[in-house]
Amino acid sequence: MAGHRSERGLKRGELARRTGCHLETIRYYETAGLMPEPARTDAGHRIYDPEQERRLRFILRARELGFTIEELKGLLKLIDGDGPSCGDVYDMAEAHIASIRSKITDLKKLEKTLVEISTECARGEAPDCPIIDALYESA
Amino acid sequence: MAGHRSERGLKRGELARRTGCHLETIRYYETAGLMPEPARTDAGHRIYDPEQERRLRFILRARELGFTIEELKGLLKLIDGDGPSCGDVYDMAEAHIASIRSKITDLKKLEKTLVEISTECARGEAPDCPIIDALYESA
DNA sequence: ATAGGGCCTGTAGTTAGTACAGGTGCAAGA
DNA sequence: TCTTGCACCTGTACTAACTACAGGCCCTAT
Repeated sequence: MAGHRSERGLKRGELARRTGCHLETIRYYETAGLMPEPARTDAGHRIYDPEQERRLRFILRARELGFTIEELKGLLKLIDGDGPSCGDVYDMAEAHIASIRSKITDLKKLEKTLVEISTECARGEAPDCPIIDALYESA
Repeated sequence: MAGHRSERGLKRGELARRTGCHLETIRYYETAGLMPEPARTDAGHRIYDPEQERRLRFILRARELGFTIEELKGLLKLIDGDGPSCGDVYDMAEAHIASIRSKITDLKKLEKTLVEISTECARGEAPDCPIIDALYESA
């Protein structure tokens, strides 16, 4: 009769399905120190409570917004009560915005260049391809 | 008297400096099959001729434009005379432009979100940080 | 003669996961 | 009751595109 005293909570696969993340990603976040070690059933299966699901969603959202695992450790320390202030979080967000803007700028330049060289391409069988030629010219 | 019959060409370090790429990257491109095995001095040092420098610049430029190593293999096959036609190169470039455009779109959304949440941040010492709060809400 | 630097090799580390092999337990169908 | 199949467990290897490092060799300058 021991072993199933109403083990409430989600197993790893259920949590993965609910949050839309890959099964193994959850275990990865655990070893990376972002997710706490969860409770286990008698069989050793991980059991997650709603607070842990909330935390995982937070992590996934921050990753979506481009924060690195290392940055997330900082954010989570703040959440967990010790560590940096809100000002530090703000600074991280600002730095992040700056790097996103520079990525956008670079990608736009890149797009322009690619469009220029590809419109010159006659889409033919010519042995000298204008795209190839363009790539030979330095940026 | 053997060993220095005017070994013309660049050594690996010189080529790296001239092209602005990392020393080890050149060796990496060699093992990856993008750069040919270069000539060697009697001491076994790699010696690059201008054609090889040209090829390296081509590779670096294409990488800058976001082509993957695998895509580069296709481009280089074309250059080397066998393989796909100019039309294939055009298709690769077009696919590339599409993926760049979608990256730009995503980054813009992301920037907007981050700006929104960070402007709400009072940059204070408040225990509940609006950025953290915003991250807890799903996208 | 020796100290420094550049080069050589093979291998391991990086980021953020994903995939896989081999094993255990649980629950339902035949 | 058996058994089949799935979900889960673990550790490890793989991905992209490099970068870094350890341990040696050789060349040049002092």
